[in-house]
Amino acid sequence: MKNIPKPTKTELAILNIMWQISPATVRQIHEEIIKNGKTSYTTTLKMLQVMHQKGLVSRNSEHKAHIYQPALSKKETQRQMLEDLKNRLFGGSISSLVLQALGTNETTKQSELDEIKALLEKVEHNQ
Amino acid sequence: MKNIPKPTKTELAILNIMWQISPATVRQIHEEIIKNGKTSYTTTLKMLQVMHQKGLVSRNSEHKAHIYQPALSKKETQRQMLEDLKNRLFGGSISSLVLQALGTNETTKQSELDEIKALLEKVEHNQ
DNA sequence: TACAATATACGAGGAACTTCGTTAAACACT
DNA sequence: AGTGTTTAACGAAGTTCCTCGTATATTGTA
Repeated sequence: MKNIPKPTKTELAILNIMWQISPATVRQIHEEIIKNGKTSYTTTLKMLQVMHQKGLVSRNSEHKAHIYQPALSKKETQRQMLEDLKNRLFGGSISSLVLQALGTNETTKQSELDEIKALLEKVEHNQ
Repeated sequence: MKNIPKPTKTELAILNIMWQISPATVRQIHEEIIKNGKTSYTTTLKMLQVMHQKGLVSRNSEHKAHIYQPALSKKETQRQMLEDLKNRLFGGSISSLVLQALGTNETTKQSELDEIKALLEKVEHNQ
């Protein structure tokens, strides 16, 4: 069982693309990347090689062009990074984090508010 | 108006201590740091010098031992880092972040749940 | 005044991160 | 087969981050 490290800033940007279009080749991922900013193809390639080395992505090398995929789902990554931020900046308190998040509020869709309220109810009844 | 960068992992650990005991000298901060792990005094000193350079902390150099203080409150830093995470991993959606945070739930105090609900109501009526 | 203690400043070194150029292999087409 | 294209692999260089040792200044005190 290997320990997958937290993705860096650049790695996270790549993962965000991969969650949309993977499984994908380096070429396909790179095409997405260069839509917002210049980067060499070999830079993207190297990033993916390093990420594979770290266990952040898996790959299929059967064909000439390897096929890459994130090792963790977006949801799982969100969970881990939220957990990390909670521990490092919110004294381990999820509610403190949520309060701060809701306080920093721009308009939120009513449907989303309802979703949050529903989840709150559920949480409330489960304890 | 200077741009204060996001604190790194180690810088954040130091800020967490400073939000508790500042204004404080390097010595005082260092005493707290070594309660969980060895570090040289000069390492702590250097970190604070760099953080001062970056604008993360301010200092009063009137006395021999400088007095340091965080430039931003904990609340403001929480706001900024939550904003950052929201943009980099939640597609800019606060509600998506909150839903994920509440889903990853360990027990939350009823009083905190009430607080969250109250804030939700307030948000709801303000739009 | 001289010595010890305590502080700052500074730079070097190593690790992690990111970028890119070069090389070599695989493949596609004439 | 020969040429051009696409790909992977690799290493080097630049940057940031973190740690620490050394040098220097200030303070207190015997």
